[in-house]
Amino acid sequence: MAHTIGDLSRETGVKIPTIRYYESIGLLPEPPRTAGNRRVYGRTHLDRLNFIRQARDLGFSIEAITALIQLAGHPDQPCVDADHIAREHLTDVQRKIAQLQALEAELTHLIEHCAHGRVSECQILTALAHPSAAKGCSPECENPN
Amino acid sequence: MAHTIGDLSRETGVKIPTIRYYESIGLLPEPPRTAGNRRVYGRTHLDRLNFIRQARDLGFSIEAITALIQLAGHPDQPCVDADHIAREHLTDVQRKIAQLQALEAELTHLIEHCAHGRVSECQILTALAHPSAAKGCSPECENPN
DNA sequence: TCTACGATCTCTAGTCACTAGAGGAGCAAG
DNA sequence: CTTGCTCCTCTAGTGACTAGAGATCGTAGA
Repeated sequence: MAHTIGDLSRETGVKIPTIRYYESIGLLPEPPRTAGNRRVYGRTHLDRLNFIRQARDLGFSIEAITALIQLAGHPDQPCVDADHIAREHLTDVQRKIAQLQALEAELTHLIEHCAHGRVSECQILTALAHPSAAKGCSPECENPN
Repeated sequence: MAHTIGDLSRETGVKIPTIRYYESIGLLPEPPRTAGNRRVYGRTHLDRLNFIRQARDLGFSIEAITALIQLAGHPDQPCVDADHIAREHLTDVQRKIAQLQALEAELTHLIEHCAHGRVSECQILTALAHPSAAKGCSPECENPN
């Protein structure tokens, strides 16, 4: 029933310093201590930490998790807010995906045009030096010679 | 020909504190100063900063950019290294995309199962509380009643 | 020439979510 | 009693900036 911080760490996969960090920012409640000043955790701490871990794995910010925990503490209220938080996060994730995909396309383009010659002719470096060249191809691009 | 830090900022779109920051970490060379201690930039600074900005926009780390600048300073050497840096970055980007897409799927799943009832029945919160439930559907999931 | 105002200067500290390390103390087994 | 592991607190570091304080510079108008 009672866990040391090491137990909690093993059971949740959250590192010990991280557990202490969560406590320091108020995300995990302060547990009681032994006579020797060691933290003693119970079932509620374990559950809470699993919740946090799960949400972090899904990329929720600490701020969002704080809000979700608040919500979970009021079981009688409607869960619109939880839905809202999750949707906002999803939108964020989708925006990041779109950005990264654009980036992927540009990088691929850059790499494909590297002729593996000398630095002075390197398309990667020249594209970086001249912003306009990187975004799209000029007419000569498809047929550079 | 000579630019103030403000000019440089406007021309490159890099904020003034960021320019000073780049100087402080050695990414942008220290410019000469006026009698009144103001920085005076020339063409080379402008080019360098444009290069940095472009590379940052493409998500290259400062470390990678430092390496790319090093390379650009040796025009006679083969550009294999530049190619390598770009490819590594591309791999990074692709891995991030894959991670985010997995995350997107999970979030979508979570949100779709929110019945908009009360917090106590909220699938989003219960999924977060019980890690196993979030990853995939148990048999009852498709037909919960 | 004086003055007002914007631009710039340095320096420190804050952001996010941890991570690393120092230096010390508790605790169980041999 | 000692060894070795776990745990304690505290500070500082990560990346790439960003924000703010308080001082100084430079210039345009009165």
